[in-house]
Amino acid sequence: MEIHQLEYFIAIVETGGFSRAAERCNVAQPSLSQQIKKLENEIGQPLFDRLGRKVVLTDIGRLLLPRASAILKELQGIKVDLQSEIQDGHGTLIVGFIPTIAPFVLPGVIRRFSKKFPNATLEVHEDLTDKLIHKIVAAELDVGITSLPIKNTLIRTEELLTEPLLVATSQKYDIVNRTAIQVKELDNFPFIALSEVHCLGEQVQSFCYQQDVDLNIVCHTAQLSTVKNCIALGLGVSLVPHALAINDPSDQIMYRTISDSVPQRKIAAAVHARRRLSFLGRAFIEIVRSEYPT
Amino acid sequence: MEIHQLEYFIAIVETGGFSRAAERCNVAQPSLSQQIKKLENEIGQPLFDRLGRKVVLTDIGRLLLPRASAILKELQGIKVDLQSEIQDGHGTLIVGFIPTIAPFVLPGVIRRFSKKFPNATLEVHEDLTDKLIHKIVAAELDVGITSLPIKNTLIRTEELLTEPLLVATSQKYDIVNRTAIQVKELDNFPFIALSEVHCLGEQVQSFCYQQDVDLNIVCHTAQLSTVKNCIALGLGVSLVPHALAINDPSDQIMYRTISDSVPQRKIAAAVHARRRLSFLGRAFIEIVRSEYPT
DNA sequence: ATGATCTATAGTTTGTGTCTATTTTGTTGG
DNA sequence: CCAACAAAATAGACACAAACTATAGATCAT
Repeated sequence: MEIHQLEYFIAIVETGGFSRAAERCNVAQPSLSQQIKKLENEIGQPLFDRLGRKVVLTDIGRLLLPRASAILKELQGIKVDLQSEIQDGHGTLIVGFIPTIAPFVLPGVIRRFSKKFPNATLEVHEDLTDKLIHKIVAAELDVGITSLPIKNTLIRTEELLTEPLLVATSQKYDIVNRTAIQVKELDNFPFIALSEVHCLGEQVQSFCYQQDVDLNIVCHTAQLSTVKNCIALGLGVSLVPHALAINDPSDQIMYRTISDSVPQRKIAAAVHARRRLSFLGRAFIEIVRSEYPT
Repeated sequence: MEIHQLEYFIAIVETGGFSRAAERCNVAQPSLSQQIKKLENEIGQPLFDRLGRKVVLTDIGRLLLPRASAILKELQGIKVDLQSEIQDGHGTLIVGFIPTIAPFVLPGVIRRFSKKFPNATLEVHEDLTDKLIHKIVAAELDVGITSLPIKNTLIRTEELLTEPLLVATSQKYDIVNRTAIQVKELDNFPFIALSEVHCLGEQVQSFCYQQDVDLNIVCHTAQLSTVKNCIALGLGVSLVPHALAINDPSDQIMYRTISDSVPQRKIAAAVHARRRLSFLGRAFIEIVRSEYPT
């Protein structure tokens, strides 16, 4: 059963004859006879009664008609509909965030995305950079929001913004009163360190190493929110993302900028280097870029 | 956009690769590459991202998938469904009755038919024989229930039964007391004649002519029910179909058999000689045959 | 780096749909 | 009722397009 056979079938029904249908289909009449015969053979019964003057549908033919019409209509629709559905934001997008970005960014991004693309399905993962990258490579994830650098050659990154890291402290430490904090001063205070399984933890460590700061680490924790709680309790100071500061409604923690050598991390969108970025994926990245708290 | 292209597309999605899909489809791998490329050209965008190890759908591809599946499923369904729908009595049947049959037969036949084929649509026409035949020839009618003979060569008839015509009279005429009525006696009573536009009227006339009976016609009417009413009022006698007698619940009219030469008409189903009789049409004829009051 | 695996490309072959020409069948008009 | 006409079926040639084989190019795993 072929498409053109159904087209011929419909044309014959609508014109009431093989010859007229052939004219409409821009083919010779014998082609129709032949193709309809094939169709009839496949179905096992004649579709038309040939009455000389005109042809009329048999009972089988009458039942075939609406089905054939529906199929042709769907086929017709595909080409136009696919493009318009894309533009209307239909589809599924699977994205990932690293844990040191997710809590500050994800809620706003999801809200904005859902509002802009009500027809879309958004699936959000939260994972460490390595896992995220792995899933992107495996094409299980369309876009990952993470921090640079990413070394994997199968990953293409698009830098979104550069986020400074701020000194977070409680009132307990007099660093809070300094107008211009020097990097070197960090080792004067107990330091709450984020685990190095997070790229942010790693970045803080390597920043301090490069700046010759020998941190006085009193605590290693696996979650940024734990770091925050420790600082609020006056257990020490830390370096935290700017977005966390913005997102902190309480006034228990003070955030201060380092003046001589600003630590920072680059936030980027990571996608599979060899996959085409979907319409929704592109839109999502732009939403993250504009919604990132700064 | 061709069916086999959609089949290949689905196979690639399900197997995750061109080579595996080719194996499943029993074609060589280059055929798939070629056909998918054609499909992609037609749609205007790639359907797959080729990632070496596996291929994954693009956003367009993901939207195409459910549509392609639906179309293939419908196509698959056609062959089996058409046959089973026929057997389940789906479809439309257009039938006709002549006026001297319709009132006695049509109600019962419709009830029985509707009960047996709840999925069918039955359209009933009531018309004189000529009109009926004309519509059958024009393929506007599938089956006509009429009376023989039909001379048209484009019509094929199937005799259903032979129906005797009875003498209908009121108590007023002493023909009602006779045990064996002779044809010749008919001219002793005023006769209520049915118009010759009806084949029944014609048949009564020609019967009497053949039997050398010179009817004493006191009334020509166009409807059988008028004939009946006239008889009930004692205006005369007539020859009426057996089915009318059966259908008459009152006891105002007496029906008597002619003993020496029974007038009768042949009831038949008429169909287009060159059309295939549909399943419903066949079933309908059998229902008329069995439901005809005798 | 090297071999294995997978897709793309090139060129050839095969199959099938389309065409022209003709026959058959059925309808219409004189 | 026969001739002329109209429409579908059939036959055979042709052409296009899908399939195949062979091979190249690319990517992933060892």
